[in-house]
Amino acid sequence: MTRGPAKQFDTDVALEAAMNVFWEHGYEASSLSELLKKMGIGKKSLYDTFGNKESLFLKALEHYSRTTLSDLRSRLAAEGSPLGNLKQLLKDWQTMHSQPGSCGCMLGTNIADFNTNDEAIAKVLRHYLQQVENLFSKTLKSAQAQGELRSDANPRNLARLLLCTTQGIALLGRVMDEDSTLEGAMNAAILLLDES
Amino acid sequence: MTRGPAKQFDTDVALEAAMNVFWEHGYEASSLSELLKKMGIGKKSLYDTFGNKESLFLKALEHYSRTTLSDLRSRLAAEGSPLGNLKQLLKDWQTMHSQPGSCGCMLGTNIADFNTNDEAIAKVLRHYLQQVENLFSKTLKSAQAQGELRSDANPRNLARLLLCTTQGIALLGRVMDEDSTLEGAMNAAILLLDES
DNA sequence: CTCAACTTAGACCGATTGTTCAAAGTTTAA
DNA sequence: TTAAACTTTGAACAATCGGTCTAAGTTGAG
Repeated sequence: MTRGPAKQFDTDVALEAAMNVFWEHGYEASSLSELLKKMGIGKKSLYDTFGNKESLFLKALEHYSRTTLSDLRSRLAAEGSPLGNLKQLLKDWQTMHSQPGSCGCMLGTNIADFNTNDEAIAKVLRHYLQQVENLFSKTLKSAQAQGELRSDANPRNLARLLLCTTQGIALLGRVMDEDSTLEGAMNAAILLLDES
Repeated sequence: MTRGPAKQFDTDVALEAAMNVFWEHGYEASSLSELLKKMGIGKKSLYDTFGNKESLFLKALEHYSRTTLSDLRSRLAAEGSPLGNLKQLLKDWQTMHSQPGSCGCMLGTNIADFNTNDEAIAKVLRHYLQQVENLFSKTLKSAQAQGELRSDANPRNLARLLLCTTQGIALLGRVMDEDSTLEGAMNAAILLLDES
């Protein structure tokens, strides 16, 4: 089949390393030299394997979206109370992004570097956000069906509120030094769910 | 006093132009050449007047923070119902960031490009966010004092929730194409205030 | 008028950007 | 063994980056 020697690096491992660089610094501020160092490969290998910087970023973004959504999905689908699962997820999200050195959500980190004109990337960003909204909404609907949520609550809009709030929390976690802001915000959000 | 000829440009106008560039693209993606073009001045003038790129950014950020906070302050202090003022502000915020070409909040656009280590900039970012939280909190406390909010509501945490939510909305406004997400999120937030 | 103090435009700087390419090395099918 | 197919390294590319500096121009105080 294939003739030459096998690649000396694992494509997935390299992609994950690239993802972390983009996650931390954003697209523009991520230089080729740092990417190469963290990925542990040579220039030619990068261009042969991933195309160029932008398509590498696109692949890294898709990887992030895929793994994060799959994680969210399994956590929200866990047995037990849907509302309880969701509340636990929100708490963990806040704790995670309150830690020093937190890089926020890779989406938020990179939205600024791409205007809506770059369709390929905007598409991935929109798809990810829509999926998160849908997951939240579905979970809230289940909760409502089980009587954990008032019948006059609006699961779709609550999901949208949670989406914006979690993105805001992830963003602010990059710069705030004390937890109280994020913790208070999340407590208010959870209280809202309890009262809805 | 001063000997030579006066500057041929207005410092404040140039700073505002620089602010808009940083607002749109973020720090790293804003090149000197674009800054100079939009500011309408020469290189030497920029370096003589503003120092270098980073200190220009710092000045632009402070300018943004100053004007935005002053605007928020006056809108929330308007006569009439405190809760009504706040709700109107939130509605306008959502409408504004739903428009195509919206650049979000200048804070959110630039948080990614600076790690917390850059103390001078992190300080401005934190101060701005704290002030917004305080403004929200103060308004909610007034509303509570006037009976517009339940006595068992927590104004400080509600303010924190609103802070994160508004930042999330501004961020998502850069990439979402249909208003429904942001509109729904804001409706849920306003409903929350009505029920608190 | 004179000259010091200021401004401006733009040439120039080394460093770094993302990207390409030539050369050499390695592996495996034939 | 041979040669094709693949890899890797790293030199080299033009372009652009942020930043400096010289030279010319302009102004106003003395």
